Amino acid sequence: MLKLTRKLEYALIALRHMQDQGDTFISAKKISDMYLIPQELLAKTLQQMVKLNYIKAAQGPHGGYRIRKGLTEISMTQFMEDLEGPIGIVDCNINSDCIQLDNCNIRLPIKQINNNIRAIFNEIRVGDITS
Amino acid sequence: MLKLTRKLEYALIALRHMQDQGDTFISAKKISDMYLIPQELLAKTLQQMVKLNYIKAAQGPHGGYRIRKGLTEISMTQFMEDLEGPIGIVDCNINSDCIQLDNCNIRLPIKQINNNIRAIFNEIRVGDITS
DNA sequence: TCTATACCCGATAAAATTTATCGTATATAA
DNA sequence: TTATATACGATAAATTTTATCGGGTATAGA
Repeated sequence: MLKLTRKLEYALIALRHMQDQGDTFISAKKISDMYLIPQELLAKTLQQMVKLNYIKAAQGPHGGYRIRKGLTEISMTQFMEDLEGPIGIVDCNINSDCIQLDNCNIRLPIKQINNNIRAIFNEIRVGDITS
Repeated sequence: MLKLTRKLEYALIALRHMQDQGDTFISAKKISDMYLIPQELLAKTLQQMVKLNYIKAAQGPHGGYRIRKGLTEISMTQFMEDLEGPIGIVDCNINSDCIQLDNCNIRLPIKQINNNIRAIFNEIRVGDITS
């Protein structure tokens, strides 16, 4: 209940590490070894972050990834939703094909809570975690 | 990611309905029919809430459940943790057998976020949702 | 006392989601 | 040319969530 995915954890751990490395490229393998993260899974996550322009990749020997400057200013909401899709503590906050629909007697208050949680993550920058 | 369980949803829907019923006992079947909730699952959830002294059960014909007065004053944190166990957006906030341990570079900030989320649910009463 | 209704509860199964791996391709530094 | 490293679609394994089954007990009303 209310768990972050490992993908997000791995992404944050990697970002934090890259942050400490400055301009140096670091390979997925090194990070996965260092933090005991499954290599291929981390690699995929890093590749996704490249597409999102969160980080920069370099191929070949001495290649790897490095963080994009300024990334740390984006909100955790943005970060999480970029990587995992919309935040919704119940499904009807996302796709609304619930069989209950109008019949549901708790929809509005739950939606309000969802907003509160989103607000928390709006206030937190990625940099608050990675530095 | 960050989802409430259906059990919690069902429990809240049921509580809200019971709230509207006052002292009248209402059966699990009636509620499950009304809100299209799987009957046995709802029944189990209601039984759990009886044990927690959230609601009162009456057996036999015309039996069913009714809400305990004053229940609505408890916090959502208490409610959720009673029904589903501790809130923890990452595992190390709960059981701490993570292979990372000291090596983890994001543990503290994540723990802080967890506290923020718990704080949100501390501020919300069950009655804010069920009435 | 019989019967229908309804709660009680442990065990199991099905479904969905999350997590991890595989296989193949491409880029590049030395 | 070779070793290192990213890119990426497909698939598999594990876990968690959701739902069901099968047997029990209590009790109101005929």
